[in-house]
Amino acid sequence: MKVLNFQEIEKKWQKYWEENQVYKATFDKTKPKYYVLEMFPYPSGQLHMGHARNYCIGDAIARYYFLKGYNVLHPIGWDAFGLPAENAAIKHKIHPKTWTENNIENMKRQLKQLGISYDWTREINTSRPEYYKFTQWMFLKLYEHDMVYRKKGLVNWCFSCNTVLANEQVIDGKCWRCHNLVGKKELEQWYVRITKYADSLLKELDNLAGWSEYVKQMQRNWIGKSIGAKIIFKVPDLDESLEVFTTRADTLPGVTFVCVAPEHPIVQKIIQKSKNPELESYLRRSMSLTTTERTREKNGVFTGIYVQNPLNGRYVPLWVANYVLMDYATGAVMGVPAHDQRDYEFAKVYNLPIVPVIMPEYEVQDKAYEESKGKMFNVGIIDGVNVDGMDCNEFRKFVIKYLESKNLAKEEISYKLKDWLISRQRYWGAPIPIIYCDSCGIVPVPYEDLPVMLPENIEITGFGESPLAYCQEFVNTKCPKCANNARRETDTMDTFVCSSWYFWRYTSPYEKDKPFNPEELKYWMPVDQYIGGIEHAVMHLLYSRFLSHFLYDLGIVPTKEPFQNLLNQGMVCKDGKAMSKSLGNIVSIEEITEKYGADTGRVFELFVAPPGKDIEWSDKGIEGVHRFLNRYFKYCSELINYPIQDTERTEETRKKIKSIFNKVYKTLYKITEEFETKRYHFNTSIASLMELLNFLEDEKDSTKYLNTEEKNTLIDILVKMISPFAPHIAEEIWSMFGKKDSIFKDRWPEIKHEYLIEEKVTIPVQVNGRVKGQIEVSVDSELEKIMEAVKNEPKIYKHIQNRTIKNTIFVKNKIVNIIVE
RNA sequence: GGGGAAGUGGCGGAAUCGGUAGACGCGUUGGCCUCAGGAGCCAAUGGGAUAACCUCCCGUGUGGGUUCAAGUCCCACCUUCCCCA
Repeated sequence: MKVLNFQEIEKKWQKYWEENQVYKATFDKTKPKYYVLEMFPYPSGQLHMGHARNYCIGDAIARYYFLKGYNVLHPIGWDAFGLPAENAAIKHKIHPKTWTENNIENMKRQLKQLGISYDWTREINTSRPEYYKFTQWMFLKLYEHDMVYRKKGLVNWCFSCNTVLANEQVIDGKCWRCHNLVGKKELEQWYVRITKYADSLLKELDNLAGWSEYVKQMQRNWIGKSIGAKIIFKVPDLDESLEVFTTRADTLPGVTFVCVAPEHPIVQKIIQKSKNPELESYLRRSMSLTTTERTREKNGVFTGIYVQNPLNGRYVPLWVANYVLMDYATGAVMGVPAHDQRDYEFAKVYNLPIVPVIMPEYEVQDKAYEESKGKMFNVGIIDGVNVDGMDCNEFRKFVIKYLESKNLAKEEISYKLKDWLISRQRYWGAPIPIIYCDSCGIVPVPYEDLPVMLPENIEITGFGESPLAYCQEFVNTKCPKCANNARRETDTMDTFVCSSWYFWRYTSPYEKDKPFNPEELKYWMPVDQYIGGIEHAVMHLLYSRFLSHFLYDLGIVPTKEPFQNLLNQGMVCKDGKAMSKSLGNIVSIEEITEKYGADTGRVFELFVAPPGKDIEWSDKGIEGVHRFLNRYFKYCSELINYPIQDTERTEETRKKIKSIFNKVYKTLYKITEEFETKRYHFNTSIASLMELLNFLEDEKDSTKYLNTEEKNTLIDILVKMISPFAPHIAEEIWSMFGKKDSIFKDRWPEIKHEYLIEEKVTIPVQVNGRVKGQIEVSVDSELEKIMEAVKNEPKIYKHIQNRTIKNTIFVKNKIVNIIVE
């Protein structure tokens, strides 16, 4: 037997693929295209089997489409800007660029060890000037269309990363990257008007048939559209008015207080008017807390002033409360404790009155009746109409209409989504292409002056503002308009800007003057299959969709949605936790390739569970897969060397051969189906290959009856079926089979349906719903024939003998169920 | 609190349309081979009753329901995870 040396053949084929550019994608309009993309990695230094899963799934899909004859675009690159590089710079006194480039070298070597079918000629790196030139180009496009602006306000500040964060990047009050608590800071920053596209982003979700409902729901929640009204409460003490947002204007008569967020501007006006030490100390306390800490327990403080309910003219106290957030809507809410649980809890703490105005449809105890169902009561006459007994939904419209006529309300749509804050006070990012001139103001860098180069000679301390601010040769420049001395913006862009357009760049990465070539972009887009972790369900996937909608409206990109099908793979865990360097539970790529080979590692990751589920790494499990691949290889190589005898064929041998091909084509059908339906449950594909191998090994004696053509067909199908999952072994068998070219230049086998047609079928026979035995009959047999066979089967027959048959249910080729007394 | 996903042997999982539950793999047990076995091969393996084959009973989180037939459909509940509060 030929022993398979995994490491040796893997090196050999990786070299062959590279030298022959087997996976190079070329722009050719005459061929159908398939664009498969895995989310590109951040070059953190080391790849482990946890990262590898994503690439193994994508690679299986890519290879299937190579074999289907598609022009496949399967690129890879590096999301290379970001904080860890700077932290490494501080810690190890190494330049972020050097650190990043070293990591890329290392990870590239690891990816090549896995043998993924990338077109390496299209590799991109977001930290190189030839790439970030166009990240800046994107910024200028946004600026040109008034989609980016500067605003001063309270922003999320990560004390550990020393920079601001966008809303999406704060998860449970913690920084998405370093998991430390996030605080607030008042700063002037650059924002992208993503909210302008809130409706567009929401609406198009409905057309994304290739995305899971789960991710779409997360995006819907994040956008958080609510239809309601702005209602104006007069504040006579300050000679002002206060706007609140509510989706439940029908509960307006039940208002017993009004609350504002501690950051609300009206609070400062109250303090200016009259000193209030209690209020001031409350503000100091709550401002220093994070959102989650702040809203954990409801508390507040009375401001000492009253506001007027526009509907009935009554005065209610104005409070500052921690559970009201300045970020959302107007930063002020009306307190209706009878019909809002949060308001209820607040009212309970401070003994504020609770006034129900909608009759609950069931008994409510110790909580608010929040449902928008029921009739109004206790309200009386409004605008000459007695509204008691009116349905609350009808009353809501009535209130808005009435108050609108008095300019005290306005129907409004509010979103949870906020504008995307993109400035970062860090060095290792794309510089924002803006110049500040004393006479011209804010001036964008002209397109022809791009890129604004990131200076390399810089000191990174981790303190103070952006390191760029200390680099005089960077800061000092000339105004593009008036040529006078001017200063550059020293903040860099959020790295999510870099990653929200990279999939376009792959289509023509050589392009020097434009971010991409429109012709090629049109050919390749959209990405047919995108694969990545669920952690980007909101951040990256929302930003990319936004930029795509925006550029589509300008006619710059050919599709509104960039990613037609999205597959979210689960995590790879070890000892119950996600593999990560910091937890020290990683299984390195080298460890696996050295011990078992890349093919084994890849097949294991696909076999252990369907792609969407989290998996637990198992040293035993991988050995099972290793055994299987060895056996598969052994079987195929023996089959290749098996001498053909071309003996006379009897009826029995003819049947044997038929049953072999029946099983083979059934397996082929299953595997093909898994790709074609985009279910991608490769665990079942590999299981059916194992099943087939078990069968073929049992039937080894029949092999000698194969004729030359049959033997060749059998080998051809066997090697192709395993090739998307174990490409190195497949190539090795393919060449032993006498083929000169790569197997991926060949075609996926056709399913011969005549072999799928069964002659006999085994039908389970039930008596009173319990299986009593099986009957083998020819396909499409009618009930009478089966009943006849049942009579000759004592195991079954004894259960119906001497009993009255009440009913018989028969589903052709499926089942018989005999109902007896 | 609202929304979503899931719950199947000792373990990972399969059953895609309501039709033989537990494919495939791991583990375990027994055997063969071997100087040896942590290699390879063969067999058994959901639980229970039985000395045993036969056979019978139970069994897909819990309790109901629909159906000739339910892991699958419906209702209520429990648990876990995720998202939004």
